[in-house]
Amino acid sequence: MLDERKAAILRAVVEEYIETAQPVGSNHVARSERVNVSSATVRNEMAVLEQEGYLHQPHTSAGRVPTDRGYRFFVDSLGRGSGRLPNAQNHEIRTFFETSHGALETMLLDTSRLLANLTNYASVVVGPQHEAARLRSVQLVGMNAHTVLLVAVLSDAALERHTLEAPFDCTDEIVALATTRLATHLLGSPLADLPVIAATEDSRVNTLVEAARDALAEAGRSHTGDVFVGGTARMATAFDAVETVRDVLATLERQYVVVTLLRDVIDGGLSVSIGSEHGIEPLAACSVVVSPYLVDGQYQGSVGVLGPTRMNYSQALAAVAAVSQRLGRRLSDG
Amino acid sequence: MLDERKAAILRAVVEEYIETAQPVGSNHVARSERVNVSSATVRNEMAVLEQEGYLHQPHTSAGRVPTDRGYRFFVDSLGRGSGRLPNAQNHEIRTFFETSHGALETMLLDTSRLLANLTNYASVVVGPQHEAARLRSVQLVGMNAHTVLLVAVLSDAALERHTLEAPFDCTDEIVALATTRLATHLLGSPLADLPVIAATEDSRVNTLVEAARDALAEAGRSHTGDVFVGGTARMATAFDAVETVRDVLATLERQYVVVTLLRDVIDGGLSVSIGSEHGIEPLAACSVVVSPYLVDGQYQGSVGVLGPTRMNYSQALAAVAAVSQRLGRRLSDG
DNA sequence: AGCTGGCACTCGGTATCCTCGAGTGCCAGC
DNA sequence: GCTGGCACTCGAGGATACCGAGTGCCAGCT
Repeated sequence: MLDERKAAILRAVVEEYIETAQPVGSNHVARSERVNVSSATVRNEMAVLEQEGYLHQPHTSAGRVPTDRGYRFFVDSLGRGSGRLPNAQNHEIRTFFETSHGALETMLLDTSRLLANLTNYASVVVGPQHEAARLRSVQLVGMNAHTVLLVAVLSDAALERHTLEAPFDCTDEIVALATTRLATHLLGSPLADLPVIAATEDSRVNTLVEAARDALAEAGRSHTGDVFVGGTARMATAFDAVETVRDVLATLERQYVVVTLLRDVIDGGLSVSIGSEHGIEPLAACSVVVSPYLVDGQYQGSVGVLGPTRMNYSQALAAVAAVSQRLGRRLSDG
Repeated sequence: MLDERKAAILRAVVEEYIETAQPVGSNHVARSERVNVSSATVRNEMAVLEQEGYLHQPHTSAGRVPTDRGYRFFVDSLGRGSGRLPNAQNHEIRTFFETSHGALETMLLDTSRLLANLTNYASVVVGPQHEAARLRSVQLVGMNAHTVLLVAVLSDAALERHTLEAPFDCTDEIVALATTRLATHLLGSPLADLPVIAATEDSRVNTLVEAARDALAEAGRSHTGDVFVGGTARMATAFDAVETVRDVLATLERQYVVVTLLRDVIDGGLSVSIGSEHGIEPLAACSVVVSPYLVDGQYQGSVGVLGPTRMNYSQALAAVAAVSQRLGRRLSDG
């Protein structure tokens, strides 16, 4: 563990570096408020901090730059309520959620934009899972002789759709019968726990009903939540190497990777993942700040922010926390 | 108009510059196949081409770079069938559309990625409009006392959803009645031409039915097609100025701007818009190659590619044409 | 024992200067 | 009207020098 003075010096370096993006020298630190020792002492301490892996020196006779480990210490030592949002931002969040309405998807996309605006980093919003959601409506629609569209409305206002391929000619009558059976047996049940539907004498109806029920159950099981990414343009100026920018953007387009990343961080009980911690190679220069949101007391999804490792953690934490809380509340009542 | 020799020189400059991104000197052009004059003559011609606005000289003693006008001439002089796709790419497109199935949205998103891979530029796919689509299924679902979800399936397999706010308590019965009325009167009609529904004695049912019909009609009128953007990461390396990258990415996030851009180009009867031609300030360094696709013989949407003005037009044109044609065909049969 | 001021040293960034060569415009001659 | 020749331009790239922020270390002070 670091003694109090080393910790203060490390914090000072991180803060300075976050602000200026320049290697920080002992003089700057010594001049800082919280440290009341000479620059020579700071130098000695910084040498130790470097040996222990908290700082890095780009080359002799340069200042120090925090390593991922240094950022980690910094983030862990941030007090819980440390970051307060400016009133203007708080107000912006509140009015956003008060005035937003319309389709769930639109709102989540707008939420990701809100978050990007607040923090000036790229943002990610993972939509609610469907596992706990109940079936509000289910309908089969014949599109042509062999394909039937399954449309379901869930209690969280999400829409689930699925294309079913039928191995026989689907008449309107069969489709209607199947729809009725599905509705009478499944409505009101959570996707995770759909009752089995007894067979009828018409095997084609049975086939359709089975396929639909399976698709819904599968959706409840595997649906990881839709992803909405916003503010990617801000990544262009966040790094100086264009290759980094390209790699980060390319990774953000692979939505599966993004959901998994957020989920892993949350499952690990963390709210911040720094640089190489998350093990996604092209995002090694990035940190992620995440917060799950609760709908009716249950974990349903997450919102997050993705920026360079030298991002403003306390502001990002505050913004992400505020947005996730408001979002959860907003989704809790219809 | 340019005489044949000037045209040949201009074409040579454009081709060379597209390939190397370096200002092109008279020697390179003189050495080219299609021009059989000395470099001195080429210099004289290039001076004229510059005066007439086809070329630009970054500074004295540098080669020439095409202007937007130069690119325009080049593109216009490309023979129709000039650009042939390599067989591998043709094959890739074919198998993509043969194997893709599932929800329309997923397919369009994947299409945009396909196009980005083929061309190495950012790509845009605008989904079908709903104007001509017929109503296949319509359903109201009560979400809570005052909100009702309207879900409609269209003949192009698209799903239209809308939240209706009811100024009274919605019982399941009212919702069911309204659904039935909507279904019996509207199914099969194109959104652009929905029949008026006579009132019943229950005014609350009437209100709901009216609201739903209006929402559908409005959707048919104003729905411009969903936008799917792919390959944005490739913009990171397409320009050397990071600000340009940032501005382009930011613009690509504003989907409305993108749809409008594509539509304007197509409405102007063009398939390429170069640099400042389209008048969108932050995209002044970009060219757009677009192609509409036809579903059952009707214009329904478009696919396009967005790259730097020095993009490979003939390849982009070929790829966009191939994809739009296949996409249209794929959407024509369910 | 621990901190500090002092000092010699390092080394990347910036500025300056120079050279090189690709490119140009122009002109006289074929 | 085209071409070879020529003088000129000017940015890119390399060498050199300098500056200063920053370091490590040590002797001396508290």
